[in-house]
Amino acid sequence: MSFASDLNPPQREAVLHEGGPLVVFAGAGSGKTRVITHRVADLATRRHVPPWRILAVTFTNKAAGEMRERLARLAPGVGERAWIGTFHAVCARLLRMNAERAGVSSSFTIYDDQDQRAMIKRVLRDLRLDEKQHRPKEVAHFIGEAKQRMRRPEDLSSSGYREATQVRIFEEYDKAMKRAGALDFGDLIYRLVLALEKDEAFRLELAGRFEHLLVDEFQDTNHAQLRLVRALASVHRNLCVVGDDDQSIYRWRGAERRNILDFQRDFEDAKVVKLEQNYRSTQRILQAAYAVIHNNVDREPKQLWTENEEGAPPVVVQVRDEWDEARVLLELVEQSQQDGLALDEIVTFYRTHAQSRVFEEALRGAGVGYRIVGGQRFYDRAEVKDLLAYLRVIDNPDDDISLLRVLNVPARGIGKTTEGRLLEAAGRRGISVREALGLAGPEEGVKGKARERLRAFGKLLDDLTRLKDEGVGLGELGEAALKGSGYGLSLEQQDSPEAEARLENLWELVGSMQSFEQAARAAQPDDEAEQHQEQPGEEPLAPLLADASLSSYLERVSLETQADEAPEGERVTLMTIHAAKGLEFDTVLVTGLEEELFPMSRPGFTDPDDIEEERRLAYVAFTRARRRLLMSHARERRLFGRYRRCQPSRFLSELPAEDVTFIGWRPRASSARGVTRREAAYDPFGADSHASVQAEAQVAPGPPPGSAHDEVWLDASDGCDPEAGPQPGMQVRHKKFGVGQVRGVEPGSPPKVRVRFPGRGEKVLLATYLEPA
DNA sequence: CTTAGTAGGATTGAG
DNA sequence: TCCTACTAAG
Repeated sequence: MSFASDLNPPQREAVLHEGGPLVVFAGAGSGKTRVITHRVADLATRRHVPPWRILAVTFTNKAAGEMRERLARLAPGVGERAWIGTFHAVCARLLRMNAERAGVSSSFTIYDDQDQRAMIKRVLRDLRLDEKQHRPKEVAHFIGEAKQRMRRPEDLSSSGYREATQVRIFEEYDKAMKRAGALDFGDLIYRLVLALEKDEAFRLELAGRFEHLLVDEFQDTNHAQLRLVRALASVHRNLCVVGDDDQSIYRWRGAERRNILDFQRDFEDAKVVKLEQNYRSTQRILQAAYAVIHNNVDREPKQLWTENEEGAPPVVVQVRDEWDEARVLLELVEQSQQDGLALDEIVTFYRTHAQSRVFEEALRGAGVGYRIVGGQRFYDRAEVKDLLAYLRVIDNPDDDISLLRVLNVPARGIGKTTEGRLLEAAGRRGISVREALGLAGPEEGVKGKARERLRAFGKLLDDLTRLKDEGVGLGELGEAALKGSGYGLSLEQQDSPEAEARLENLWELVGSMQSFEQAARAAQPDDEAEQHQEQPGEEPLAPLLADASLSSYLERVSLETQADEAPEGERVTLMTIHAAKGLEFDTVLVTGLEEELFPMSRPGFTDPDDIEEERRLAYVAFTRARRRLLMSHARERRLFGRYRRCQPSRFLSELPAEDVTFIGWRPRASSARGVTRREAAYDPFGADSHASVQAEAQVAPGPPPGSAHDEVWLDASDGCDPEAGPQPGMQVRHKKFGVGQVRGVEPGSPPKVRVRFPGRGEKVLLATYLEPA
């Protein structure tokens, strides 16, 4: 069986690549997921690699789920057995399996950012440090960054009071986490890498198990993740990484674009494959996207091309303010409905969440359905976290942070004072808070009613724990926690719409526990069907699928973000651009293209690296569009309560002016391109700022005035090799026709090329190579 | 212990 | 302007 038949040549090359390091630069819409899934399918079937020896790592649960789903269709049985999961899920599982060697508790609880902050505050209090001086937020950042960079406390310089104190907090925090049997997200990777790098035998054993390693979105990996990948691939060296440096938009979160750019330096014999054919967008959309991203200096040279139709020119609209901008969306919706386009094919992107409100209000006012992706996440809601905290304490009695969270939720008369005394009792005896519930006595000042209440709370937890040990179903356990804790009753009694909504959320959570249990039971692969031979004496790794236990459920919940709600029905989508990666829509409206907002920058200060990341963000936004791309910018906009004048985004003047429709404004014509063009002047209220100005190709950015009519200009900064000459897909410029794409090449000197110019069809011209000025 | 009142802050956000 | 997080009064 072959999985390579319906692939294009570079895709096939990546899928069939035999072994050794491989880096695939996969442009937007070039069939990246396809390559990974086909490669896994090919490994498991044609090359008979046992699925459990294949490790495929992604960043989001959604991506992992999609991969498994697509695999199910390609090669049944493989997806369930292969190790497919997020970095965090894979590490969590490996840590639990090897808890002793990694020096962590095998029943650790995973703390999210909020829990982590609570723990830091507690440490701060223990160390008698002032929260104003050492802000928990900053400390969390310090610790997180250290772990991302694989720096232990002892590796950090502690010159100066501030740093020395931070390191000290870091140490104490880690100790406190250990006592609580808890790991934060950073720990999941950091602890495993520490163990792998320290314990040679452990590394050889684990790396020996994974014959093939695949990593998706490699441009988003941080340093710790790179070290992990290096360690896990160190035995077989069959490492395939896939990504796109142009779509790296998480630098602020630790993503190191260099990981993919320097892959060949890291792995000297690495093979490089570039997927440049785009199957998603029209030519004009790709052209616009390229014109912008091309201004980035530091990127792997590549250019998307497509066999899709030329399409309509992208549209740029200037509006008065954000309300006017919302009107653009309404008009777009109205027009699309007339054209019979489904509402869920329209998306509005913005740079910050704050921009969504106006769109929401406008859509609600017009009676148009919408959904917002991102924003408040289900598992982040206070009531959901409360109920989960109960379950976590049941699962892990050492989890003090979760216990303290619900100590007085619902209110049961245990206040600050009692809590303080309880903590002291636990600290003095060196026991967990849970244990201290029953033991705290008069010596800590806990007596009378307070003592009663603590004991009663302890009994509640014990009862729930017993229930769990008796093996009742997850749904039943959730219900018992909801009712037994009195939380349900307390919400009912509040009798407010908010409380009602909260109660509803909690029942939804209980429902999710039930369905998790059912799904987990159904998903366990039956070992009867095991079709692969295993090496004698070696256990196959258990599949990375959850069982129906409470621990599994909690782990899944901790590692899951917004339940990717199905796009139910006819609704316009609103989201930040960051949330848009990997998605596609027929029609895309990118809003707020104004200096300081997008690109986001502080007034008067622009870090070139920041601007390049913003430009990648614009690139991601544009390449989401299949057929129609619209952009808007406002002349003024309310920010933090006051109206401010806005300058059009520099990205707008980087667009190919001859192939864009400008309404209400057009960027000042600029003969420069590339680096110089980036600095081109902005003309917010240009000479021709009347409505509906159809763009004319006044000045095509292009070759110097001297070039002839039958010549096109190849761009060296595209990264094309002068020796190699023109290649199909490459972008060229013509004095009069503007930017076009090479469709065919006829060798010669100079070579002749067939070039497609949007709106002007194909021409055969001479290819001239010019050094960039 | 709850509730109201206010000071401060404000990109982007996976797991 | 709006939201979160903490403080002071009920």
